[in-house]
Amino acid sequence: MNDDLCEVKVTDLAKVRRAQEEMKPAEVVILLAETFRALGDPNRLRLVGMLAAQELCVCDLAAALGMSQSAVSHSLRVLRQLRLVRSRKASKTIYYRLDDQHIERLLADGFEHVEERV
Amino acid sequence: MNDDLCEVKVTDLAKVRRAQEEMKPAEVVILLAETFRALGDPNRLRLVGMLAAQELCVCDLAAALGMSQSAVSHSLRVLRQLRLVRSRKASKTIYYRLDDQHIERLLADGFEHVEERV
DNA sequence: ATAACATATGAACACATGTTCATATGAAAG
DNA sequence: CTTTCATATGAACATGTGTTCATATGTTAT
Repeated sequence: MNDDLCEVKVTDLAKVRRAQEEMKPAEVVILLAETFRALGDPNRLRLVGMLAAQELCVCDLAAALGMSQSAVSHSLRVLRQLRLVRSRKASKTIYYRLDDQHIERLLADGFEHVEERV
Repeated sequence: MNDDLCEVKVTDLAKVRRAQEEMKPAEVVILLAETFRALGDPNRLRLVGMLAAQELCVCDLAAALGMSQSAVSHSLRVLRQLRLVRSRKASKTIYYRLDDQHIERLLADGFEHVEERV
């Protein structure tokens, strides 16, 4: 009968409507999901974790994490495209750092949440 | 020569060492990565987004998001296992809500970061 | 110019992931 | 007890993802 309710029985239609209305626009939700997914890989998370402490170049990141240069570069591209990291070119080497403080807060909040479980 | 540096040339060994030492324990990093990955799916992110506003049962979530009951249930299991959501049983129906305020902050920070890009 | 270095990129492959479909569990109603 | 309802779960399948390998680009040094 009601297509956007997808033929599922509903206990409280008013609540459902309210929930739908409070939802952020699809574009924003998808972008945030992409951002979380980018942080959802252990290696990429270690990358941003290291960059939270100091600026580092690709080869030092690879060395510190025991990853190949290629893998690091691919990972950094994902983070760069989502504006999670910025790069600075100094002749041959390229230094990466976090893009802004939001990322640091996201990280800090996340670790706080996780470290709460002993 | 130095195995845990993985045979990659290093520009500043002291920096690399410092970066390695500041890194959180692997267990914590992996758990946080799993948490971010769980939030990295648009449907699961919409689920937690709705639960941030109010407690909802499975069928209402499915209706509001236009997802199948099965898909919602599978998604909720992932979120439950990572302690992102809690459930409360009321006879037949099961109500879900966010597990704690950390999740709300994570969400808020994330949206703030994303919505900054017009 | 040529070699060495730092990084980026594309293709390919193995592996993870999300949904669907069918079915199971458990609780209320008839 | 049988049916209906709310949710959970397992298998299967298509799609997405991260790494590796090979190679390209651009920069400094010889």
